[in-house]
This record gives sequence, C-alpha cells and structure tokens, in this order.
Amino acid sequence: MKVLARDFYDREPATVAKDLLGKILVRRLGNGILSGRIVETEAYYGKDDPASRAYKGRKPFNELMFMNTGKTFIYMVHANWLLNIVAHKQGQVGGILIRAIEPLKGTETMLKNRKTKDMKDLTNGPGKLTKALAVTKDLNGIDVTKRDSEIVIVEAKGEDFETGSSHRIGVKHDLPQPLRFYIKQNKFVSKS
DNA sequence: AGGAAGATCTACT
DNA sequence: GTAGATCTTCCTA
Repeated sequence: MKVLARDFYDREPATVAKDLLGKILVRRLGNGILSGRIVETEAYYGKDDPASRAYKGRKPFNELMFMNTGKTFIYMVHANWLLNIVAHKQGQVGGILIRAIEPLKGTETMLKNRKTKDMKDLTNGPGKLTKALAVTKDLNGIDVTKRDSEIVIVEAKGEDFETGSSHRIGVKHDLPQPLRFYIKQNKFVSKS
C-alpha cells in the first residue's frame, strides 16, 4: 500500500483531480479503518475561479489553499462538511474537492454514521461521504501524504476504467472548462 | 446582525 | 424527477 507523495499534488488542480480518480481514500479511526475508492472529484482554483473559496484573496480560513499541498482543506456549506485536498503548482492556489467515493472497508461503520441501510446512498455526495467517514473540521489541515495521518490517500491497484468530465455541480459561477471528473458507470458518482 | 455557501432530505407532481 | 425548506459556519457590515 503506497501513499501518494507530495509531488503528486504539486501539479495543475485539474490534472490532480483526474489522477485522483480510482485512488483509495483511507480514514484512520481510533478503533479501525474506513476506506473507499475515489470516483468523483472537482478542481478549484484561486482568484480566477469565482466558485473557489480562495476567490476573494487570502483569508484566515482559506489560507490552507495557498500553502502546502497534500493537506486537507475542510469547510462547511449548507450544513455539510466538504473534503478538499490542497493541490496546485508552486506559487499558485487550488484544491480538489472529493465529491464521491465507493465504500470499501468499514462499510458497517459508515452505514451507522449515515443512519441508512442503502449502500448506494452511503457516499455518493460530498456531504454524505464526510458524514460516513466521520470527517469534520477537526481534521482540517492534516497531511494526507503521511502514512500515519488520520486521512491518507494511497495508490490503487491498476484497475482500468473510463473517466468522464463535466462542468462542476452546484456552483453559481462556473468556469467555461469542465472541472469535474468521474469514473464512468460507477454507481456511486453523485448523479445530478 | 445578516446573508451566502462546492448540499441534502423530504414531499410532492 | 423536480421543488422547496432547512441544515451550520464564517465572512462582511
């Protein structure tokens, strides 16, 4: 099980977002491990991106996006925690929003966290997956390139899949280019 | 104090 | 499938 290194995140957000598909997100809890395969992501930029948290410049709450790559950036929208990974080239700003995962390990705990019995409904949305994995602001800024962090992203075994792309979901002012990426025909990608 | 924010749930047609 | 209420922070005034 190989943890993705920092240089993986030191690239264009859109490139990282696409390459993140199929990788495994690991959530380490005190008692066990939850994990899932990343099936849907979105790239966000800095001041050129009206939908980005960093659009209006550096603020205390978003400064993580300006700093070290490979760290989590977690914030709340509409009563949901959303999980991002900071990723951008040196001197730039950006991040990847994890929108959906396919549950692998610890599904029983996830079902309990989500209070549902429906597997399909478990992690097919950005707010749902954080709830299922017990991700909150407490985990903001942790380093996903360190093997012993509470959240880690690891290399997956080479399974082939087709990737699709589209405009981002739910954003008021999107950019012209498609910045959402997902694995085609995976039932855990959030639909809309 | 007020409002906006990368969404979700529920309840209908 | 679509529409509407409502969820909780953090920013800006």
